[in-house]
Amino acid sequence: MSPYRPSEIEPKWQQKWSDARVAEIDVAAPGDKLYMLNMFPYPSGDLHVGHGRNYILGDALYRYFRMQGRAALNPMGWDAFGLPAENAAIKRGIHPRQWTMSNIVREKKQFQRWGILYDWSKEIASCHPGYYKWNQWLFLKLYERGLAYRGTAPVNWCPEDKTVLANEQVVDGKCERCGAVVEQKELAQWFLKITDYADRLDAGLDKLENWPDKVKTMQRNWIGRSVGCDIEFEVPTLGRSIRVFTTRPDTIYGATFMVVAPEHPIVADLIADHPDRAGLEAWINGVRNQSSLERQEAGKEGRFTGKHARNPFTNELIPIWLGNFVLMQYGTGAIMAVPAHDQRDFEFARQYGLPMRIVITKGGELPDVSAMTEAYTVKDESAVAVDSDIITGLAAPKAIDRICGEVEKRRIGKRMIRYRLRDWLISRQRYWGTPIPMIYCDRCGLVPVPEKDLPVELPLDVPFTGREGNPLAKHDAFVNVKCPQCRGAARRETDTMDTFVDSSWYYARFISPRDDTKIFDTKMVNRWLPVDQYIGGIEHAILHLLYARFICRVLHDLGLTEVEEPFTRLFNQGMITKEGYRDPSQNNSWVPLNEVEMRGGKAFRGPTELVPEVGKMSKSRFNVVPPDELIERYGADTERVYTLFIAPPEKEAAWSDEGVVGAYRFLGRVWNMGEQILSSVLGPRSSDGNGAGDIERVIRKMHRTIDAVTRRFDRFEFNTAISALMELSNTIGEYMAAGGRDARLRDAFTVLLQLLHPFAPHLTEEMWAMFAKKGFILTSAWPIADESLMQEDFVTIVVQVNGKLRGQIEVPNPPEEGVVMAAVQSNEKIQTWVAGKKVVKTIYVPGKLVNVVVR
RNA sequence: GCGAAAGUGGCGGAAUUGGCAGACGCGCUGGACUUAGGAUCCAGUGGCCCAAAGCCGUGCGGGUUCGAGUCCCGCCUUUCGCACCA
Repeated sequence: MSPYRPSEIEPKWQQKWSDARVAEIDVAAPGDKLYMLNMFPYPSGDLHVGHGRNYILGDALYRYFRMQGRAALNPMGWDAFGLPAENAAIKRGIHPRQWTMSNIVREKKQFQRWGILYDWSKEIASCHPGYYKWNQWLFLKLYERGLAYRGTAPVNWCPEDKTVLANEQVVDGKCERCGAVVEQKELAQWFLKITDYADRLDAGLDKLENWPDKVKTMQRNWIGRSVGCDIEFEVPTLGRSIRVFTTRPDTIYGATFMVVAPEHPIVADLIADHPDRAGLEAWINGVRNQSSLERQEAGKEGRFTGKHARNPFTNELIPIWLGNFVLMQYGTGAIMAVPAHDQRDFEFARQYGLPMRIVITKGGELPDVSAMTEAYTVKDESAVAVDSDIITGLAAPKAIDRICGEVEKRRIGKRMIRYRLRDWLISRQRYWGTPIPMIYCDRCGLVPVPEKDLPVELPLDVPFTGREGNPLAKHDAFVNVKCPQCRGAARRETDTMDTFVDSSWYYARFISPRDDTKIFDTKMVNRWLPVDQYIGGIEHAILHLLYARFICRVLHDLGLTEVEEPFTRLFNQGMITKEGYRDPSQNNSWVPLNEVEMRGGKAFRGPTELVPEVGKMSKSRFNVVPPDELIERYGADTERVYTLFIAPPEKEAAWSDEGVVGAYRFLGRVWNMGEQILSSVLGPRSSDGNGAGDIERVIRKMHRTIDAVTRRFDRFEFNTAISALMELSNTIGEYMAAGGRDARLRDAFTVLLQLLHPFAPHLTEEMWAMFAKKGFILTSAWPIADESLMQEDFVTIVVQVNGKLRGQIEVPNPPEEGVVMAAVQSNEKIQTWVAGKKVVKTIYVPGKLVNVVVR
């Protein structure tokens, strides 16, 4: 008998799987297709156990589906363009390509060491010209359809990364990547017209039944669909009108002033003859130069323009104000202010002493305010009621409809659906990305690169200085080209694409990854898409997942696929956190783990007690757990089992070095059990009928475990699936310890191996091989539970009266009513009361409680 | 501020439809084997109590029910998301 030595068995099986290409699949072969996909990673170098959780989870699921006989596809690739590669080039003088490629090699090795099976024949890397060529092709198609355009707009500029960013990449006014405060700049940039798809992207969410509600809510909020009405307010002294958007046109009788965004084009005219024009302009410029963050922190501020507009429903002339809380980017950049029915308008009105009017809609009574804001409930003294004329007596939905109808009849506006979503800014002033295939010609203007000239290859011979400006712009051979139309001298676009373009369609490329002639094979893509199970982090709830849904619809509209939604089922795994330490005497800087000394359960560096802090693993906090050492000592199977056992997979989980030992011990016990069973002489039928030594008990437990683990796989409850396997292993262990030697023990154990296989593939393969050597033929198919064997044959009925033990009896399962009654054996008149289908029963005797507990 | 989710031992966490609260594991305590134990195995481990019996226990306060971690009402706390979107 040899002890469990994962370091000896694991590399052997990894090599075998790799040599036999077990995960390679022919997409054209028949079968019950299942497309599994983990979000492809950015190859940043070292993967830690937190990344491991994500891929191990996917692998366990993939192996489970394989065992069930599904034709499962599980490909992997690399989201290989991006800033860190370029930063490494600037910092360390390594070319981004070289840096990226060497990281890919390392990460691929790591996947193998985790025992993860991918179909490497379909590997893709977005930085490969064979891939990004189709990025460029897709861009040209978008351009042809008017879905890619060059426009000037105030955009987000990250001063740290020296590039513009998409709105989705700005979090709380800061750069999502580096945390620098984002500035606003007016620049000409490339946009993709995602707003054209806002309605479909919003409506499509309803059909995604197997997506987490949280992600759907986040997308819905981000798209921000609002149903309302545009209404013109005439400015008599200018002979023009100002258009506003409102979702509550029924409150228009209470509109006592207007507020216009300081950036609104009409502002120049509004203040042209203002006595303090200079002062107003200074104020406007002040607001303009604020970042969105500063603007919000400043609170509500405004200035009166001196002009008035006519409320089209009350005919009253109302003052026009400028206000910092009105945003040019949303709606029309102007609002009608109804202070009695809107919180923001209320605050503004109160601050500047503007009038308030309560709109009465229901027969002289106060309106239904449930959908209105605090402003109304405050009942400001100055608020007076106003007659609501044509909507008097109507409930809000009807009143809204009536006003909209009137507005349209009078041709002063129309019903409108507006979105918060803005177009996707895809140009980046950085080198390591897909070149945008466009050419600027002085005579012909914007000229797309002809399809036959694709790919526009990224030149490799550029210097990396870190100074402002894209290094591509200094590469003369790249920049200076002939115009494809007039053959005259022209300049190439030097911006590259946002890397989220690369990842917006990669799931389709896996189906025909080497095809030079087209973006993908439509017939095969229609067979394999959508992805049945997509796995990745919640950080992509909006970014990647929204873009992918958008581009998938574009591909559909181009006639390239039949699918609209790329991912049927989505799972977001939780992060793994780990304790790190900060030194309060050193400005709370992070302390490397090798300088931390544990004394009495507390952490010290020299005499200073350190402050522990649990958080996401990152190099700067020195709390990264690298898998290498762990795998060497305990094996990949241990890491796999521990990682999935630690917590429900969607939850955040704290890494504990001690906890790993538990998983290791469990696998060690399984190993020893297998060895013992192999070397024992098992008899044909040696059930001695009771307690731990009863083989029937083991068999019943086995069937219950098959059932439990199968159900838990389908519900992503890996932690309890593993605990069920530990229970089965304990039951088998007890049977063996009690001296049981029935041959069916081997069946129970091999089922344990099968159920354990997705979690600990190396150990189980090794054991299977050992069994095979002794002549036992095993199958690697997923076992099926026999329901008739899941229940206990006999149960013990324990009768308690008022909590006191009255009697105990063993009866066949399920117990009959009469048997239960007999067990109670009391003189009292008894009513039986049976709850649900459970075998637990309570008998109620007036004044007493009789609990019949079935064990 | 608005919205959502969650509060269970020393810790991670279990508990179909209301039905033995604390599965499984870590840690801890004791023991075995050891030159040694940070390896392995065995036993114990929610709290009160020497122990038994018993009592108390799922954030807090009410309620429904024979029976509530689970359902209802009102709070408190934490986490996440949104945050001038008219």
